[in-house]
Amino acid sequence: MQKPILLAGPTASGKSALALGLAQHFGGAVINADSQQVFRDWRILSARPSPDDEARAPHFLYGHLPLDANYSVGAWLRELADVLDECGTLDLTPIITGGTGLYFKALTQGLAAIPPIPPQIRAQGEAELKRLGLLAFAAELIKRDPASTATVDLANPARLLRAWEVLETTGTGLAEWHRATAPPLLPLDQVTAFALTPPRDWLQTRCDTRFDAMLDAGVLDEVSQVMALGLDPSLPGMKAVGAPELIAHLAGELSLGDATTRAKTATRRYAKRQLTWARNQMFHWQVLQSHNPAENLLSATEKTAKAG
RNA sequence: GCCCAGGUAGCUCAGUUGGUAGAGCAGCGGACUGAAAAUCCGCGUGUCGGUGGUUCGAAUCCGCCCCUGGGCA
Repeated sequence: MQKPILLAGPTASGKSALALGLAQHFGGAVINADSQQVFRDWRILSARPSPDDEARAPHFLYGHLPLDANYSVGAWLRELADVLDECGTLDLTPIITGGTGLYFKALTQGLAAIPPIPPQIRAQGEAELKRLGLLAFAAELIKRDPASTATVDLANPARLLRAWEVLETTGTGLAEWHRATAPPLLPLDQVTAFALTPPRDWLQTRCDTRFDAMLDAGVLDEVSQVMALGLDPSLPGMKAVGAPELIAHLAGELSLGDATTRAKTATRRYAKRQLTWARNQMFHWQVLQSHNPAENLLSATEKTAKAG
């Protein structure tokens, strides 16, 4: 077993296939670092590895949660710690792959040990925000917690809400919690980290083709099964790229053509955000710009493994 | 062939009485320590179909030509 391999990249960049190749080559396990692939109900829509792929090497943290699970980076990190222990026991090289930049950041740079926020508090914050409006809500919070609001994007309701609920629940400001962040589970110097940044045109074609393939594979059935669950549309899992569009189509609000166009657009934008993240947050990773990096990746991994 | 209506950003279109053009969508750049496939911020990218003319000045007015719809033949 060698040190863990991290493989990040935008959607449809071919991460999963590469990860599987690495797992087979090194005798490793593929571990999910994607916020949507954890959900049981989204096998097709989230482009999760197929049962066939999963039979070729051990896979962890894929499709193990219901859509209404209360999940987060913190929950992922805790689960990951157990998986890494298990890999140690089984002598499997961990190959952590996915598209969620925040997960990798928390893994390699640490996450503040903020306790879970009770759902009532969160709901209360949302109600307050709605009642006061963004400006007044922000003004209130600035008075109560100037240190945190100084670093928070005041135009971003999600961030304001987070700062508010942490203060409300713990009595300590978000900035204070961040200052006290413990060392990361896997600092960058203890892993081999790759960021795939394929050419935009190539990636967009791949995204479009993959969405068409999802339709052929029966995403509409998958989506209608989820619709039958009657879940709250604001749940994270209900906002998976393509889900709102396909739901709107199945509800008779959009033609399939329009839904497809919109879903493809949403996918492109998601990929763009991921590339922005990689460019600005992962510049210290080994960046692979090729759209066919399999061989480079293997040789680079072996080289790094020997050096390390 | 004739008569209408159009030709302005990648797309759909707006542009008062002439003062070298602006919206939406798309796109691009960016932020981001517990909902992150989320959430939020910033940016107009243009031989105004072509060509002559009138004018200090034309996307706007005039002539001719080209293209696209529709109508009449």
